[in-house]
Amino acid sequence: MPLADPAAPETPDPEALTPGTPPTGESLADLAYRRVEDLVVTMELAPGARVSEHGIAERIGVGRTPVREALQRLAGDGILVTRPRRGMRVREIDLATQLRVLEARRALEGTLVRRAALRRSPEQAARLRETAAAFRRMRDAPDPVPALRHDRRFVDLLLDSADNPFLASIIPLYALSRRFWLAHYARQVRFEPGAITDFHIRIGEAVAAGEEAEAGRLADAFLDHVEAFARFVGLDLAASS
Amino acid sequence: MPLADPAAPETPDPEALTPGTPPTGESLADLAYRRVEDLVVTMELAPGARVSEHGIAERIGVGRTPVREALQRLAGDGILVTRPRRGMRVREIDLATQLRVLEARRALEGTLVRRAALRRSPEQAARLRETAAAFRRMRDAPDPVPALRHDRRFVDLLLDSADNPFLASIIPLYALSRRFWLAHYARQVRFEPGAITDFHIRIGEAVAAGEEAEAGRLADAFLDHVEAFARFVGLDLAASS
DNA sequence: AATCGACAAACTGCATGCAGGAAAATTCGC
DNA sequence: GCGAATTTTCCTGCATGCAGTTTGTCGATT
Repeated sequence: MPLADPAAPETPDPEALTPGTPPTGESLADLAYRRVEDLVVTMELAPGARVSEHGIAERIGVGRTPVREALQRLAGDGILVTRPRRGMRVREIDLATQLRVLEARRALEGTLVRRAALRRSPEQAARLRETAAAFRRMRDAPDPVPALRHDRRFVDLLLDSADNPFLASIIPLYALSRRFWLAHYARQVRFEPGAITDFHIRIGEAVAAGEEAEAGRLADAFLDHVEAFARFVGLDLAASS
Repeated sequence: MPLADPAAPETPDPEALTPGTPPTGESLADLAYRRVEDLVVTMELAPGARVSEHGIAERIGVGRTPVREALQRLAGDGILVTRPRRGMRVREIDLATQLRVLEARRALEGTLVRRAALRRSPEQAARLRETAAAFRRMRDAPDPVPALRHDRRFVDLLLDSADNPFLASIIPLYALSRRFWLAHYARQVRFEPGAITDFHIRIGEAVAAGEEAEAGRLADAFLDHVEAFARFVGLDLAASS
């Protein structure tokens, strides 16, 4: 996901954007979804910011229709919130919401990693090991964003391995979790440096090895850790508001 | 959900349909979603049937845009499947898919009922008890469809009570489960008459009473039952194909 | 008569225009 | 000069038109 063009490709001219889409075989709506998701997670679109179809459409250089579809999906995923007639906004960051996200993740994540461990193909196992290795390399990198993007691919890989498309609703939960983590990155470093990445590495390896029970235990422990972190930073989140 | 008009309201004329929408305060896309979901669950749209934007738009008397949005949501939910460039079809019914659906339900459902039991308001408790009573009344009714529609409201109520919108991805799983059940209704009667309804009643009452652990146990037992049923009818599902 | 190729119908993806309604800016009254 | 009403602007929801592609059909050729 090379994120298209950081500069403003304002041209809705078909010539200008067709070179991007046919090769990928991806619809403009899918592109818009991933693009806006990324903007939200990286907080280029700040929490609470207004999001309009027209604005996004101009920003990424496509028409309103695919943008509209992407925005509605994002709203359905809870990444954007839509007040009845007042347009859409980026979901605010707060502890209560994050705890709900983690509650839903806890419901899904154990099943996800267990089934992935059970059903992954040899090729998927290899890619999981690669992913774990990549995490290891990023473990102490200064910029967190590459690890974030890598994390997204990790989840996609787990979903492929689990061979159950009905678990895919966990994807937006990860997006919200990544944003929460990024928003408190400075604190995170002091809270427990590298712990999250370590969990990713160990889960990836356990799944690759087919260790179902171990992967499940790790996922549980991971969520315990993430929840503790949320409560930790959430305290002065509430205090500062 | 009075399902609008069973006859064909072919008129895209605003006058003809505005009486339906403004009172509900619901968008045409939402209406189309529920309408098509119902068509699929009741198998008025048969498994494997082709679904086109234009066809549905004519059928329910709105333009293509809201229909398109609804169809894309339904595809995202796995109720419709979209072959790359060949349009959308209603998902086929098969045992393997149903087991995946139940796997995902198992992940979510325990959390759903436990949290609903924990967080339901007194008003929600009252409505849950009403729902259970209604199920009791329908227990031995000949026509299964009313119970099916009631079931949908039951889930909505559980979701409200659980106070966690991120668990809402269970809704389409129920839709697929209801269709599976309906498709095998004749066999169901012999398999274990009324058992499903009994579970609904008991779960509703446990949640209303705030019995978190009991509700969770019931949900687990319910899924065991439903899965056994799926495997039972799935055997000759495979044999007949 | 069967197969292959060309034509035609249909459908999706996308852009755009229009109407209704809310929010914001401006102007008018005090 | 400040508050309130009005106008302006923006935004969403929906319909519709257009282009590219695919599917199904009919006719021509072997």
